[in-house]
Amino acid sequence: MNDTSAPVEQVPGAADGPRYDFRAAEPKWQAAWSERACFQVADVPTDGKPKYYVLEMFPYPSGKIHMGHVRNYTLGDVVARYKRARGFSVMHPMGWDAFGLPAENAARERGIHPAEWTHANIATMKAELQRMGLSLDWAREFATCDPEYYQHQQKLFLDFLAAGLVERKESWVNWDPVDGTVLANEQVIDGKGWRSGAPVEKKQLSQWFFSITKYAAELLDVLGSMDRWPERVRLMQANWIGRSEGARLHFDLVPGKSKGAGIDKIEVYTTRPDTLYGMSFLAIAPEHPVAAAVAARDPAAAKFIAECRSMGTSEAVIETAEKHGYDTGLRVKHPFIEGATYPVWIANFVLMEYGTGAIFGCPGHDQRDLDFSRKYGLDVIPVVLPPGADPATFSIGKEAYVGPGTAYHSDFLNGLDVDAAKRAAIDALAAKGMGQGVTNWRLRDWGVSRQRYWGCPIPVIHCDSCGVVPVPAGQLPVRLPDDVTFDRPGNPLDHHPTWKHVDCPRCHEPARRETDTCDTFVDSAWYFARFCCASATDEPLVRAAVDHWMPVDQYIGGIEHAILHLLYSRFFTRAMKDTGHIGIDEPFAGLFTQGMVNHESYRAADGVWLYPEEVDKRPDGTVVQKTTGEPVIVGRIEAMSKSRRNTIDPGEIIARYGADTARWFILSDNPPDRDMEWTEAGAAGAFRFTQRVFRLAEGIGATVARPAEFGPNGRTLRRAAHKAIAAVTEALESFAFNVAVARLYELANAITDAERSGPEPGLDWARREAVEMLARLSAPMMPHLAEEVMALLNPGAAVLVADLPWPEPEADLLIAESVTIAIQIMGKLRGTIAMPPDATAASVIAAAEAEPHVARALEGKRIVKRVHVPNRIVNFVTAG
RNA sequence: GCGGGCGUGGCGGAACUGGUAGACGCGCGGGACUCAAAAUCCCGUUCCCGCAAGGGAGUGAGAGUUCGAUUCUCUCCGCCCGCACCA
Repeated sequence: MNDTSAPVEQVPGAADGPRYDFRAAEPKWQAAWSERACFQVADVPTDGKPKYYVLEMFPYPSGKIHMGHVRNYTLGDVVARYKRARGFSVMHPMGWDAFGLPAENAARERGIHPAEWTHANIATMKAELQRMGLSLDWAREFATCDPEYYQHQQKLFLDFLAAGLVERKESWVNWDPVDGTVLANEQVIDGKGWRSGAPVEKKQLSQWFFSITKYAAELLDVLGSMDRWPERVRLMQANWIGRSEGARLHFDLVPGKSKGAGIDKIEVYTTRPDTLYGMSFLAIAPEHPVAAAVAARDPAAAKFIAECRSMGTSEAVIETAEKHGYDTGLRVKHPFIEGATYPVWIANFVLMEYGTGAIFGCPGHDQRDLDFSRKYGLDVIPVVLPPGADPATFSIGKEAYVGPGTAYHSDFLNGLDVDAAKRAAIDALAAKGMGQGVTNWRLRDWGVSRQRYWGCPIPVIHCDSCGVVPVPAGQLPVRLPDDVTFDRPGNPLDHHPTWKHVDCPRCHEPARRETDTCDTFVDSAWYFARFCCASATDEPLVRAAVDHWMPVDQYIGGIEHAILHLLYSRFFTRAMKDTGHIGIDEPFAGLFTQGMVNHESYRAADGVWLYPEEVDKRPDGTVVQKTTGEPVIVGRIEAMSKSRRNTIDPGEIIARYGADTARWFILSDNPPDRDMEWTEAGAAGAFRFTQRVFRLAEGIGATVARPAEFGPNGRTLRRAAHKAIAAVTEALESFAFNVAVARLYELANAITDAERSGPEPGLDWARREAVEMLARLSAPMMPHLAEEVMALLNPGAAVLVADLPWPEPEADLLIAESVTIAIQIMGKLRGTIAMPPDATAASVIAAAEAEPHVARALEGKRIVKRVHVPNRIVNFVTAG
């Protein structure tokens, strides 16, 4: 029963009369913009206009564009077109984040070369973006997988290396033994490789790192003044960087115990040096060198450490993991208390990666330490007294006390508040040479080595005699070889018969190329700067161009990049500045994070997911499967995903309704930073509006001379039009695109009202003006329709809306002829009156008291107070 | 647990610096046009009482400040997001 015939194109209104034919109009105007190169700008413009750089996060070429792209690029296009009309020289480029794992997966699964797969996807998606009618400067297009791009990235890498911003160090990685590759944290699912399913091993490898931690303080401090970034993104970055103030101090081991051979002290990091007198143990991470030293002589310790390691790394396991410890038998001396010693435990809750991998345990004032102490019967000594508590009776139960208070049981710290006690403790430690105050960071250096083919080759050579040797500038780019195979696991670059074998540039003996490629986040950490001088061949960046256009004035993309991409880009920009490539340090002056595009999901009775086009929504509200007529279970509204089959293909929407409809609906539905729901009814409503605008324009006659006087309907319409200019402008300035849409609906409604009013001198002129404003104000959102309407109004005129300045409202038309004033009695609305604007308080109050409803309600009451807010309200306060 | 955000009609949402709550759209109900349908247009649409005029309630709940609170303050409830044994 397969229906093989093509589905009939059902477009509302297609059957009837002259209609706006978007299928003809949209390509026509796209060609017109392209022919006139409306959206192209120079690397270093000489037009004297202020610059404005609009950028949306460039797409990964996965195959086709999705609704998230449509939303992202529509938002950016509204800004770009609006700012251009406001007189800015706008740069609005587009490119491709083209390196990445999906291309290699396609190669493995389907035998297609990653380059071929990527370029085919780019071609498809570029055509789709062009059909959206975006005001992009395509002359700046590049793909990060092009050697013309990544050669410059290699140059930047070498410059960073020379500047000490790149290091090679050993690090623990997630290693998939079957695929023979490193996995990112998010590619490890329940401790297994996401593709191979093999248990992931922790392995120490030599990796390349960008020294992002060198900029930790700067990256954090500047966040405070980035007022055009969303607050929550700044908070997320601040948390990620994770500054904490504390102290490093060491504890001397009690000598004589053979287990800790060769080690005489343990260093800890703490944020609570004021609680040192509450110490009852010291704990080290299972990976700590002292733990290893103990394990070497103590099989039980070795067993405990092994157990910790096998506990798994998934977050769920860690979260529920009970605290476990092993008493090493070692003891340490207290820094202040003569003769006091404490046990050294290996504890599973101590992290080797943070601080020094060792802590001192103060159970009275740290919940983890308390849990641990209760389990193993260690002492709990409170040393901070909460305000108002009685030192004789205050004790710790199941909850550690972490609030403010004064130190007690603490010798020289007694009586000091927490902050003063911290300072005093640090001073005392420093005086004894046992420790000092330090700032600690959660942020780690950025490991960029990936054992993959489809990425930017890291331009270094490993030589047995010379060590790591940078590839000489003259030998760049290090190109990826084309002839690679994906028939076995691991990195094809490593398997390649010849590619990695080169002579050392320094000693000319046989050596090996680095076969790791860069994390793809590197590619996107500087593309925004490259757009400014996309065709420069000799150097990564042309300073004059970059310094002109950067920073990006408005960057737009998904919240999912709140930390990694944006933080890496901020780091890279600083590193590029410090290596002399550019003159600025923050890449994105303004950031806007858009919400997701969601859709209902549908399942058949047997639980199989159904595509939206497989279901039929009946007028009675029931939803059935088209082929069977069986009822369908309507699921939650959630993010579009292939597995739930609740995706809407933008290509089909544009083919059916046109790009303007898609853009208009996506803007109108809700505020752009929230998740939206794509609905068929909403899209159809947007389409109806495009037709309505066109019909309004069709009703306008030939140009007439501007009359000297307007009748009442003409004046009303003109006020509506000019109020719309002001309101839409304000809405666009504040990213309230849904409000801008609402104001344009109101203008359309006002035009309809005027059409229905009787003939009146000057009304034709006012209608023409209003329709023109409707077109020009909607142009950032529906650019094709705006051009079509303007062409209809001005036959033969050669001007494009895209080249027109933004309309300015006439000031006197923004003042209402009369204002409605609400009248309240004791704050309750009792009536309204119409008054001339800025009428005197006395006249307004007199009119208010005379209003029949108000007069009746005031009868027999004594007015105690009359509140008058000009042009808004009158409120009578009564007594009795 | 820590940090942040959000609760407004059937739905998405609007509301300037505290001043007529529900703009605008979707949906729904009624009507016009039509042989009929589509399309289009018109009217209505927060809830309750009422034929109506009108009255009452109402922005998650409760309190407070104020002539007046969706807006400011406090307490509570619910939902969402980020981080998390970070010492």
